Amino acid sequence: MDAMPEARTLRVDAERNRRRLLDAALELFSERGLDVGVGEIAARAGVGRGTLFRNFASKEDLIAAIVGERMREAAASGRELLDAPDPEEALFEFLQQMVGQQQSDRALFDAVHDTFLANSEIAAAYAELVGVIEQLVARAQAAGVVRADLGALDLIVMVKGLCEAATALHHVNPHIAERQLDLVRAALRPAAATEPLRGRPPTIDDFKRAFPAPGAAAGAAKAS
Amino acid sequence: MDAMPEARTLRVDAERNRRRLLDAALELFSERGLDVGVGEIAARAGVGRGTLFRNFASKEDLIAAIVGERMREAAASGRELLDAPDPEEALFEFLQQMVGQQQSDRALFDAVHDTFLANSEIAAAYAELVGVIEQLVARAQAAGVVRADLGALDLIVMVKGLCEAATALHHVNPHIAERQLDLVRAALRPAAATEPLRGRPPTIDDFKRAFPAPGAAAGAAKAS
DNA sequence: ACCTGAACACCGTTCAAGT
DNA sequence: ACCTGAACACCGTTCAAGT
Repeated sequence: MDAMPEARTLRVDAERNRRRLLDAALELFSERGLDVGVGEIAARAGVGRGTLFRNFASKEDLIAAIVGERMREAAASGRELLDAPDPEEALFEFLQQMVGQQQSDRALFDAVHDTFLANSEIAAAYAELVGVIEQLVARAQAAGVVRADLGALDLIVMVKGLCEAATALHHVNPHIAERQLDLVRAALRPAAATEPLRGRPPTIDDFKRAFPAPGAAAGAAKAS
Repeated sequence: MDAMPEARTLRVDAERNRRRLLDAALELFSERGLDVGVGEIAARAGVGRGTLFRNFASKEDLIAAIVGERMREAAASGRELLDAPDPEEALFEFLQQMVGQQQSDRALFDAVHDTFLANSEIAAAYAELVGVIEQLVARAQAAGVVRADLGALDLIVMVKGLCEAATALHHVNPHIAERQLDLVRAALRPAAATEPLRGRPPTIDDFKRAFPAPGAAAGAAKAS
């Protein structure tokens, strides 16, 4: 397999523009939230507005591309922790990292559980991340330091929620995320499991059904 | 104190329009989220677009008015539970109610911790609600069923986050909010408090400083 | 092929004219 | 006093014209 085909003539410029747009957008979103205009993003990237829409079908797609990148980075960082000696510390170290990341890119992640899981790029990156967390949880459960009836997605729901609510207060009470993580830790301790959790653990299929990809409707496809 | 002054001539119509706008907006927001247009809201209320802006300075203020109403209702419902015999059940019954309400008005509450606490009407309603929760928590702590180092706002942050994250999955996994509340309960149990929570509990002042009211800037007021 | 910026459509907000 | 809807400003998206 002869790897990458030779670089196409002008494609290198296009690729550089795409990169610049992603970087400019991340900067502006982090500074001032998701409602910065596309014109300003294009300006900071040093390109015209049309170029933004040549690279990304919509502003929402631009955001999805950034979120997807961050998720793949998080999954990579979690995989490294699978080699750490202490399964309990490994799990909570990873959670702490996720919280930290979401605090710095708050506006970006706010939208993830809302609408963006419908985006196929994000959905794939998310499944990868969930897989890593499942392994971290399973390892901690095997070591007997986390209650056995907890699903990885139970934990994700907790932490995702905690991030959104705690981040707003971070700059006036910087230890609030740590407190919340301490409470999560207390919740997961086997000694605290005096009664089983109600219902069943959420699954990745739950998420897929909650955020169906557009155009993937079930039933007979009617010609239109 | 001779109560309400006699009703002004046409004000009764204005008041009715205001009510209709609030009801129409709540309906539409619940059905389709916060990005329904003001034109459509005014149309469902049976008034012109201008009337909406005569009653509310902006779309954001309209949302704030609705959120404020719901918070006052929640506070009233929590006060009733202060008379319930079992302090532990009273606290978690109240949390369950809050989760249920936020699930039906999801879009509305999403914005609360973000920007709307800067609105003075919401801030007042919020302080009232926090006061009730503080009493419910204190009662449960006095009975020894909740760890002593927990602040009321620790709990609010947890539950607020849990709601946002769990609501999206509710229609595919209806027990997910209950599972999350079970985890909260496990986190609060004195037996799970094997180590103290890091940092200090969040305070109402933290919230006020995190969401300063516009125009309430500190320092000398320069004439402009 | 890719880039650009003028033009379009849409939505929150204002305001002159009505009653 | 209050209501209305046309007009304005703003922002995401498209597209004809450039290189």
